[in-house]
Amino acid sequence: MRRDVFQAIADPTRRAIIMLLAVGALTPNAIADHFDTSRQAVSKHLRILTECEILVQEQQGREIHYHLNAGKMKDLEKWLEQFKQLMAKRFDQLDTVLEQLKSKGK
Amino acid sequence: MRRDVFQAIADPTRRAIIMLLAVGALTPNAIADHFDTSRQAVSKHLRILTECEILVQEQQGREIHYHLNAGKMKDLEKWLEQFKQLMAKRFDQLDTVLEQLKSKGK
DNA sequence: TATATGTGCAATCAATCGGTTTCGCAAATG
DNA sequence: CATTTGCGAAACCGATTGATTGCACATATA
Repeated sequence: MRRDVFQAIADPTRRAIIMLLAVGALTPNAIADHFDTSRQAVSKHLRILTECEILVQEQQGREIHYHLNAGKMKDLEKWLEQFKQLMAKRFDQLDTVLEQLKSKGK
Repeated sequence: MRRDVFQAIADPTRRAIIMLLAVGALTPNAIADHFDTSRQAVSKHLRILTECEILVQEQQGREIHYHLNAGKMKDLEKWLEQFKQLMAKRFDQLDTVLEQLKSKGK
């Protein structure tokens, strides 16, 4: 079972959950209140998010508080950064070409 | 059919294709050479990436060159930025709380 | 013109996804 | 001690996914 940040954020409900928990930890019921789906459906999303370590559980009596593990989002950030660097390098090469054309034009 | 950047980058092959094309435009066959799957499978990924406007086709004779539309990745960047801002705000609040505790301690 | 090449598209299939319903269990509450 | 509450797990279901295979159709090439 593939379980990474990329697959986790593919679902809009999960993205919304991440945003919710970015503000502060919540229990499953509290989270489910924000959505139209059942608590169980939300619970499934929480399981997926926990499995790929985006969320962390904190048991308090019979309640479970889901916390965000912000560090995991770095995986996404890293990939995006890598992509942007590749693009930047490409534009640098383009700049070089343009520069060469310019100097030849003289 | 959901077709957004988030769903597009959920698949590892598609992420690899994006990275490939970040370096420069390629034809489907050239792209498929980099993977173990069939050309048709790659072609499907290209269709998905094109549908959500991450890729743009450029016909040249019987060849099709797939270009990256780097701008589309902004959707992802925006979401990530929004997330980071929420987290930052939370830490600001935490700072405030700590500040209050400190002044009370005096 | 006959053949090879580059490509998209449709049919098909097993696997996965996201949802609901039902259940079980431990912790709070009366 | 009985009941309510908060939660996860399992069974099930239709829809979607990612892959393969086979085909059609243009454009090059001999």
